[in-house]
Amino acid sequence: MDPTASLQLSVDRNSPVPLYFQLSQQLEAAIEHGMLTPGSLLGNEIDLAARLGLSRPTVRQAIQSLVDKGLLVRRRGVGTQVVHSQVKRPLELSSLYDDLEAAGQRPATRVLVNTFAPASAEVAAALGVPEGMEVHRIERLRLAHGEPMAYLCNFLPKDLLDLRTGQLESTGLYRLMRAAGITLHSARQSIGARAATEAEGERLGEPEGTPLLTMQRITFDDTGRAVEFGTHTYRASRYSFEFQLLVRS
Amino acid sequence: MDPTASLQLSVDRNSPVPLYFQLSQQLEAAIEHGMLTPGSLLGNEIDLAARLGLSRPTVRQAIQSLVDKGLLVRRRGVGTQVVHSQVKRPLELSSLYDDLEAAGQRPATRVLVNTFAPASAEVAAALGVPEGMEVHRIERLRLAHGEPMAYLCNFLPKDLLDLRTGQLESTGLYRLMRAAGITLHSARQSIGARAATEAEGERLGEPEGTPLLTMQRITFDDTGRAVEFGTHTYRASRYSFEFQLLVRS
DNA sequence: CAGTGGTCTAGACCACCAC
DNA sequence: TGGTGGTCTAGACCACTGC
Repeated sequence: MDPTASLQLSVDRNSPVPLYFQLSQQLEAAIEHGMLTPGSLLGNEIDLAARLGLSRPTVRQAIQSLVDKGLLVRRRGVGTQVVHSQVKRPLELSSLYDDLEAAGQRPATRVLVNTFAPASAEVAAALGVPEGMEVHRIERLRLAHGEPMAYLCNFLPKDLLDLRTGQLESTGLYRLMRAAGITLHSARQSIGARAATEAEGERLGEPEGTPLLTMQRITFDDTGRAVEFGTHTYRASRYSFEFQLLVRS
Repeated sequence: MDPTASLQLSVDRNSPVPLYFQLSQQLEAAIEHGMLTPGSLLGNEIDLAARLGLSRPTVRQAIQSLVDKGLLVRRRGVGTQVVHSQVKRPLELSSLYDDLEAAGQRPATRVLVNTFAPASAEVAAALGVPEGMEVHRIERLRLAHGEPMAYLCNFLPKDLLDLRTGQLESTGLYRLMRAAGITLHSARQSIGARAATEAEGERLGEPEGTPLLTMQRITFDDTGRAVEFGTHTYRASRYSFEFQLLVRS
């Protein structure tokens, strides 16, 4: 029994949306809504292609995109199955501002520093620019419900985009970068913990010695350029990182 | 000038290795060894296909696999470029044992608990099994150079594989799972920090109140089954997490 | 306008798996 | 042995980019 037979799949050849994408969206929706149950075997690609009036490579492209997303699994000689359980989709490259907003936490930002400064050796290495070259330097305090959550220190290449303090106070850095036409691709992160110094504690409203989460991140755009280097400290009592890692294939 | 022209690319049609894979490996090696420099434009796909005696879809498949790895970027109307800079490949789903070994830290494991126990509500939810069902329970102390690094508490479905204490003391859990034919696919992780309790401090050789890194993880195999749930605490003074996140596409 | 990648077709043969 | 996905071909037309 082919569970896709009862699914009313169809494609619109007059749509500008690619056929394989139309199909993959419909299959994904069917999985999400439980029409295709975990573990169930899809019918074979040839029949599916014939039923939709598509070629097999097109159907394969649709299925492959869902395999890449971790929703389907193919087994040679067996067939294509819906993945067994609750694998959620990988989180986006996380933006603290968006995370807080999604959680209904009413994020706010206080910009402490917004200037240009020569790149230190560490910053230059991270951004791939010569040491001493002018870079954008931003320091912000991120608040939720009026309480400090994190202290964010960021460096960006100078002429990448202009960042006005007003913009920084009303939205997140990633959103500004995307709006400037920068396509974010990946980020290299390092997460650790340490005791708050007196100054750090004061900024975040915690006593000296309190555990803080620390994160360093270099973000790359789709051409591989480093577009941001950040050093952040978070109140561990109020924040933790959640994300999904994939095994490289 | 097509930089791939001077590359001596070739494929062996008698090899069992897929043609697209042979090509992608050669291109990757050329990038890695600097034969293809960052930002350089590859020749177009049609010519490359003709030169190698392959069809265009096959060449596209090779190129696409490198795009997925973040080594190449395609631009419609422009061409295919080598990514600009130092984007390292995503880390594998990290194994503390392997990380330590790779860093020359001579990891060792002391198995504290290796038994079966009924699943608590939390464990049952994580593994997707009924509450109260017997699961494997392991507690380990991970050492490097004889110093405690982390305290690892893990739960696994009962009949997944058998874990002997001797094996657990000589290698990592992930390696044992792979050896048992389990294909790890992804993991959902949560990383935070907190002050060590007295008991935790004693286990790890740190005073009470010291910042500890905490990690909770559910690991899934390629069929989407949860195969492991772990709650780990790390000495923040000796360990931090490093990984790469990709933007979902 | 010419050149590029993006999409699509209608076939083909092979390797692997379950029966 | 039959059915599945894995790979591959030799074309085609379109959309976008840069000149």
